Amino acid sequence: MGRGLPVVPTARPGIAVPDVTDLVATAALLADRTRAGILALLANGPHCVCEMAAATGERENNVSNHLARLRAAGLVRASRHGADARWVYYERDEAACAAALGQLRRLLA
Amino acid sequence: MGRGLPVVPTARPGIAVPDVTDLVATAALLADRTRAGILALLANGPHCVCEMAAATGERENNVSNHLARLRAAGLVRASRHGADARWVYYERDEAACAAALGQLRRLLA
DNA sequence: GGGATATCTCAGCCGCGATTGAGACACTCC
DNA sequence: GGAGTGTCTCAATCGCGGCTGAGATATCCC
Repeated sequence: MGRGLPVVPTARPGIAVPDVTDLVATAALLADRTRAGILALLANGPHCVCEMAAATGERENNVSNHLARLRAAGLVRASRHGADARWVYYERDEAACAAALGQLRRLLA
Repeated sequence: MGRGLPVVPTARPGIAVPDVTDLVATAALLADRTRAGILALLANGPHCVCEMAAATGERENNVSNHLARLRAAGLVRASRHGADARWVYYERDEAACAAALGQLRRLLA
């Protein structure tokens, strides 16, 4: 019962909010249909831009835009195809994805 | 080696994107500084609106707005204080938070 | 080299969502 | 009942971010 609600709420000063800026940034990356679909696709292995554009039903330049943001965040890596270097293949950085999940887990525990 | 990149990318048809609508919705809830701060505060136990408004530096009606969205998503519960029913205390629904984390884990694996 | 294909970049438009402001509602104390 | 306090609701504004369109870059094939 000592664990119950306080009698006077304002008697509890100095409640600090932890820094959530990086957590919010990673959540914002996932809060988009196209980007989330891209990450889901890349869970099965690497794909090129045109494949993901066809799978998501989005334009290739749009998918490339979202991939640039994911790459800037370090969640995906890009590499050109060996046989035909016109195709750029993307793959997930599993360590970075695990770190992103760790941030979210620290909040939702 | 057989696990490498395909020789012809377009030879891989029928790549489907799983449904990410609910995942995106929960990520959008966390992709806001105020809402993330609220959830972080509630990790330490229940708080009333004015406490969280003071801690986050936001207006009380704004905090109430965000709490309404979190409540609509089922992540938090509201209950009035026993001694002074003017204060509305919010607490996290741990089961719902765990479910939300599960959605994100399913993507970031 | 020239054409074709895959990808990238960037300015501009446009819609969604966060914040604000005013007001209404719920509750307590006198 | 009336004043004061905590919370909620909602219309209006405004800024951020996604989509589009056009052009640039990189690579392959003839």
